[in-house]
Amino acid sequence: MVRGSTQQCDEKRLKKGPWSPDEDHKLVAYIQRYGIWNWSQMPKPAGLARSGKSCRLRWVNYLRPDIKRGNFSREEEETIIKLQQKIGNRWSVIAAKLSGRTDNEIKNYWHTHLKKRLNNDKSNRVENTSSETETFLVDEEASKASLLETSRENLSPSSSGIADEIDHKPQITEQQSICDTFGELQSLWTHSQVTSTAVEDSEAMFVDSAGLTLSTAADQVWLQQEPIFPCGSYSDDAHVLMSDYWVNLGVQSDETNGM
DNA sequence: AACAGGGTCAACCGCAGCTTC
DNA sequence: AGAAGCTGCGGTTGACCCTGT
Repeated sequence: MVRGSTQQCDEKRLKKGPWSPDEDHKLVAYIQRYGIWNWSQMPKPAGLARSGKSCRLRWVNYLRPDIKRGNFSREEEETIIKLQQKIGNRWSVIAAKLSGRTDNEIKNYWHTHLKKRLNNDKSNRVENTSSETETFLVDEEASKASLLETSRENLSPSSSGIADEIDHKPQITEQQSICDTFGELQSLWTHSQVTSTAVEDSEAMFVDSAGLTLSTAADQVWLQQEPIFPCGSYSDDAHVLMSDYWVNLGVQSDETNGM
């Protein structure tokens, strides 16, 4: 097999690090025109010196037009906490339940906000419990039982501790700046005509170098007024079914446990 | 004003599972 | 059948930003 030989040579020249607005425009314009057909082959005809993986990540986590930016709502936070407790760090499954949120965003939010809050809440409760019951919890078993009960309380989404401690300090400027930048990209989607010359320039290269014919289905998809997103991982039925499976599994186990 | 420390988040890395050849 | 490629996932990193001193 020699399929990977040229790819390995190319990888040495690939750019890494933050994406420039120009790169973003190239990727969006290319996907809008041709759809997503093969991440590893796409960068070259799109005029990008990036790995397919990098392009995919940029698209999925930042450029997709259906991405919701800004702060998480209380409902979203509760959903994340609830699902994380039920199914663990299955961020893609959790993301599937929160429309417009990416797994990376949820994962980051969990590590930077929610995890800390849960830990603080847990330690506060442990402190309270141990001071209140200090004289009674003499033997080790009783102590363990108490801790178990405390963590059970914390696992409950209706627990007042978690919800009440959610920090609502305003971050308007941050949110606005994100929205401003993202708005520029979003505006790309409102144009029915692709204006990027990069795509026009690379069109011939696409056909020549890759030796592929554009699928008519993909062409039609991207000629439609309303964007349709062929990256199926977020809308694809099988994926939704799988995420439902995990969530339902959690719900079922709750029911059997009488939660 | 300058620096240090902590927080945030975009991006990378490595791996696993599936598909293709 | 098995090697190689592709895709997606979760963990981790590092640059940037903010806040306190």
